[in-house]
Amino acid sequence: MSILETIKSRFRPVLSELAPRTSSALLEMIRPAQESRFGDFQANFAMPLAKQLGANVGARELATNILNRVKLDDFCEVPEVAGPGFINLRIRDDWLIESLNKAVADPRCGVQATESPRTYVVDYSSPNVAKPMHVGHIRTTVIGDALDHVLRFLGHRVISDNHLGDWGTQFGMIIYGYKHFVDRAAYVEHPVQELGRLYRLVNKLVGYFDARQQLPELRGQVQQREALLSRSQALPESDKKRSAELQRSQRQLKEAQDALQETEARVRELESEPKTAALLAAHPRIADDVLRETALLHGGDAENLRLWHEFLPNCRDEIQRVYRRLNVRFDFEYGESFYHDQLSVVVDRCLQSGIARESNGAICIFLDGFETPMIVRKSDGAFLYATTDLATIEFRARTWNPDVILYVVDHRQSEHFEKLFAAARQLGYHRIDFRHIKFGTILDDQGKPFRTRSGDTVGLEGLLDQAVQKAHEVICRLDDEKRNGRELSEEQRARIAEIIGIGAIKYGDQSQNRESDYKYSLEKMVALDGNTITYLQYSHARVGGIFRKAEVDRAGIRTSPGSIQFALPADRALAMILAQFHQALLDVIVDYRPNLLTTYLYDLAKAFHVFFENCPVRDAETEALRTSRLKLCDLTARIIEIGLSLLGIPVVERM
RNA sequence: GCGCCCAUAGCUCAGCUGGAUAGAGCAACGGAUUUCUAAUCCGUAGGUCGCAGGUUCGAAUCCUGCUGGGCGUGCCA
Repeated sequence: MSILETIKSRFRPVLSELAPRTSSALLEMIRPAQESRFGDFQANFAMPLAKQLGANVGARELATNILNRVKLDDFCEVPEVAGPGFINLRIRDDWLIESLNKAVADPRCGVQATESPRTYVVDYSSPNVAKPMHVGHIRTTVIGDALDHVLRFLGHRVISDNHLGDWGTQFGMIIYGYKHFVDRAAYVEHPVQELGRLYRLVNKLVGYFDARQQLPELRGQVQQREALLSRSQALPESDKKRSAELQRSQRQLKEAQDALQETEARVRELESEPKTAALLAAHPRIADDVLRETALLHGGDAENLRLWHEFLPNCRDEIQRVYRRLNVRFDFEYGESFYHDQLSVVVDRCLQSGIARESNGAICIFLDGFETPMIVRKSDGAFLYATTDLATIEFRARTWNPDVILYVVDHRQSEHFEKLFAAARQLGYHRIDFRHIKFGTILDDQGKPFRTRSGDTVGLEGLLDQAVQKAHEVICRLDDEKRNGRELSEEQRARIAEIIGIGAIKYGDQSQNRESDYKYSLEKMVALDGNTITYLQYSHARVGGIFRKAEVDRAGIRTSPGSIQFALPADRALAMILAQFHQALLDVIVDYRPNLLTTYLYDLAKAFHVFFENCPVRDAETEALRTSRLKLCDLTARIIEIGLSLLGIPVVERM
């Protein structure tokens, strides 16, 4: 049990007796101390509880009373009541030492598996297999993978399921492209590249017609905003809001003009390329034809189905290549196509149970609190992703009987998931705890969604390459600057750069609060200081250096006799953090926030560096102290290693 | 129009269901090195937590209004 859980378990009986209804909330008010002068932990429940119990109960008095009834002296120093009624707790050194001795000897560093495992389905990544993966897939993949690992490590049953987009319009595009533009030789030689080329080509042509169709609307918007601007200008000078209105109208007009210009430029650019222009002239109805190919595929057309079966394995291989590089694995990859024959069944079930009805030709589920319905069948008879999502819930419930389903998806889909979960509950899935694990957008340094200069999304692999290259530069520079000359071979440098580069992207992402947007900065992610992967890796590698210099076997030290001991404050400070690894992982899964793990690891690395400065290990004053410090070092490195592995990042032994 | 989210140091961000004097990192300035890898550590400076009210022993956190921004909004995913 974590230290915090131990403390809570002691207070629980007394608090449940005093306040049966609110005791669990009150227990949550026991937490690590905010400042070291307040001890190791603080309990803040006395003030609210005093208020709850009545006007004439003093919080300090109440705190003292409670302390008299709670047994803590086997692992805490005598508690203090401070200020208006804070209870300050300091863990006894002998108890802390004992729990660390156990952690040192434990392959899991003191983290026990839960006694009440739950079954989680984690739905994340979910790319369209016909398109190259892009920057938008980073967060879902990295966060989902980390949650998967943390839950598993804590002893829960986890099923990771990659809900691949393998049945949508993108395949209509590839099929259309294949039928009209395929280069046979290239296809035979490198099918994946050729299919990718076909996808991009058709997407470009369709994009042209989309853009041209948008032009009238964009022009209308500019006119509308010009009108708004002149209306603001017409406001009397005395109006307080005039300048604000004016500014806003001007900005909005500029935005509309920019959007129009961009689109016009794109249209002109495509028209000016002779080859493209010829294709555009030859395929004027390509947008509709692509949809028709898709509809044929869904309708069971033999030829399109055959092509789909031929293309799909290639597309999936391509995606798997990226996952291998990212070191991400799924238990299952039931894509959209897997649910194809269930969609009409789901719609029928919605109709029969009365939660859905026909409206304007579409089958809709109207839900309380929502203005617009969730549409499960379009008026043309086609199904939507809401339909697939319901079919997926039905399948997962039947197959795995999960307690929780996590959807690691962009926050912009919040409303969709609120509706989906509400509909699922109406269909009878009350028992499942559905959670939308939402995350923010990755922005460029201007604060705009991260895109290439030409407005396309940024490819994921290119981003990885860039990070690896940047990491390589940093590794080489630092190795060259070493006092005794370079230590790493070219192969080592390349291998380390791959781990640090990809680790930088993963760690950089997960050190952000998942709900907020963040600015992508490669410089910051591979920086050497601050809360970065390099700082963590360096801390880990330094432990290796200590053991090498001291000529001690790391595995051997774990089982060697001798206890942890605290000679200096830095010994104890490091030990205190080491003892809280379990709690850090528990905190992560309360609200599914990996950044709580990165914060913990960063705190650990900082405490280790303070320890490193102040506490000689190899030349410790006594043999016993040397052993103690070696054990603390080893445990530090192992917790960093496990912690990073839970974030999907391997460690390097030297750098 | 309606709905959801956001606003914290010059910059990038934490701040865990209300708790003690709001924290990191970067950038700035000042120190520490015959090293267990200085890729580090110590220190200084920097804030009206968007604005105005309210709730209470206590508010960055909860409520209301306002300002500024993002996103979503019936047949895309």
